[in-house]
Amino acid sequence: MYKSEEDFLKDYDSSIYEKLSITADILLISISNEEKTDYRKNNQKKMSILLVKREEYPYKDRWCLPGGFIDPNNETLEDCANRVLKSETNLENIYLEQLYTFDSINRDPRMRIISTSYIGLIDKNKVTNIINDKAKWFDITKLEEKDNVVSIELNNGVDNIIIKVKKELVDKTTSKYKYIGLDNNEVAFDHDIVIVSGIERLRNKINYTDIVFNMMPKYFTLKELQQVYEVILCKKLLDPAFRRIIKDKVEETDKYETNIGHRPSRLYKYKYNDSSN
Amino acid sequence: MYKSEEDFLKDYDSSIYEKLSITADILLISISNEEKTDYRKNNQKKMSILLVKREEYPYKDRWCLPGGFIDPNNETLEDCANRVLKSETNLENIYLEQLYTFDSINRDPRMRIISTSYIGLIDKNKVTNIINDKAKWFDITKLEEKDNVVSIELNNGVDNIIIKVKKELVDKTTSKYKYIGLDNNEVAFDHDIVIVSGIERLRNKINYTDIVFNMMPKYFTLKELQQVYEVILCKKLLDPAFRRIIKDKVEETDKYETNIGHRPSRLYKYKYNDSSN
DNA sequence: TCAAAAGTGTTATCCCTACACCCATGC
DNA sequence: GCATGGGTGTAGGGATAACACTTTTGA
Repeated sequence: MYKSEEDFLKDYDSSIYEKLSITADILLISISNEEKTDYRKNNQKKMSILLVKREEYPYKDRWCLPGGFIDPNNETLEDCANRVLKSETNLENIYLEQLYTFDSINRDPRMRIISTSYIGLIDKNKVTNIINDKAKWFDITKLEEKDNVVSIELNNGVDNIIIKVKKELVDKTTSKYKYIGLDNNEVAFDHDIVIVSGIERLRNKINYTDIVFNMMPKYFTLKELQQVYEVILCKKLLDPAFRRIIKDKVEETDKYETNIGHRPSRLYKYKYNDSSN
Repeated sequence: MYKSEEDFLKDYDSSIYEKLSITADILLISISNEEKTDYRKNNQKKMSILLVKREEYPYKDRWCLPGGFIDPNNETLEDCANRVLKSETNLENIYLEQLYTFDSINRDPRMRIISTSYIGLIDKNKVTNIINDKAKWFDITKLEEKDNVVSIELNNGVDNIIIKVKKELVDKTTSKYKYIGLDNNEVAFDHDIVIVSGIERLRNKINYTDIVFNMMPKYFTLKELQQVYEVILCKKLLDPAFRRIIKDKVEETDKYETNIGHRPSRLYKYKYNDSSN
């Protein structure tokens, strides 16, 4: 079974092996504001992800993550992800982080395709135009885990998608899970698994990094920031505790909210921002 | 620049594109015991990694991580990593965790090769025979970070290798670094970077998981366990604090150390062990 | 008896949780 | 005035760090 590099390359050249290609797929996440229902109340936040409707075989008409084949001659996987995002959103310099390389053997009937997935985070206000009219933002309207099954409900205003992924413990020492898609008829490939594991990564990383600021506008209130944490973590946080934790990461400005039915909130900005943003 | 899937696949079939292949490379880490110098003292621990001397072009005679090309017809990347480990160490069921997919364009002159790297952890006592006589365990004799340059010194009893990798901050929010190999003349490909980032992952993960028990024998003393933490984290820990943290993860046995020049230590085992191990 | 390490107890400190309270705004 | 949320202070409890101390062994 074990063969030398030389043997492998000879066989590979003479096409004993199936063709192999690699795609970069991006789970692009942002925060949406729900419209206000009461002049007094704050608006609610939702997490949103960008999905594209497939136009080609296989999985025609299903929704999938934006992604594309790598050009092996000229680009890295991250270049490829950036190229795809630029073509979908017309934006550059989006925060990207490699998530995982998914490689199940039968994920695509055309050829062996391995997919390196990325998480992309963005402030939705910056997305002025989605170039590709097949791409839509889906709000996450439900997100829960029960009996090791993660259920996610997605809605783009027209379509409603339900994703169910089972988590099977494969290693006790690190709580590593294998993800298994259940009843998935609406999302292409294994992208249901990419979505679930990507959201889990974000929920985890928000606790020990400043990653959340990649989804925030330049100026924001502490309450808004807290709401973003709350919607990502799916739990309420106590105001004073949140403020204590966050206060080293943000900087006061002299700006305030206006036109709201309660005491206006001071605007803050991320302390370690670049000149841009 | 952006092209449809259909166009890409047509071009790819008719070989406009360079060939592409994927390897799985494994950073196999274990703990070594140094010989005793004093009948009273405990023996010291070292971290060790397995390297293989290359016999073929490119990078002939340099050391590299065990790894191999994926067979696109029949195996996943993790299957491939397991196959390679079996062929090097004759062991199965080694703890494996995907580290990162490295894909710089010029890492191999033969063709475009993308490498998905894995961390493997193992109790060295279980490795009775290394099958491949080109593979050797290297102890990490120095490991330090100064001015964002990580220096690692490796020694296999005969050869001494020095790795230097510079960390360049690319994202402030998550402290994400780009790793750049410096003066690397002894390690093949970009494996210096894989080694450094893998060790950093382990050092990180040891703090919030039980990952360390994959490197421990079935029975061990708390002091041994503490030494393993200390050598991985490169810092001394206080005994009472360590015991408090670890006590929920281990189970007392009635066994004790014997033949040592001080009070014998009780042997413990990992609480959540499988029947095997 | 001694050196080395095993193993335990105690205190002072820090941090977080939870709650209470006051402030400012638009209608 | 009132509903809503902004924003701050504080007491109580739990975890941790640092240190001191006792126990046990082989030579």
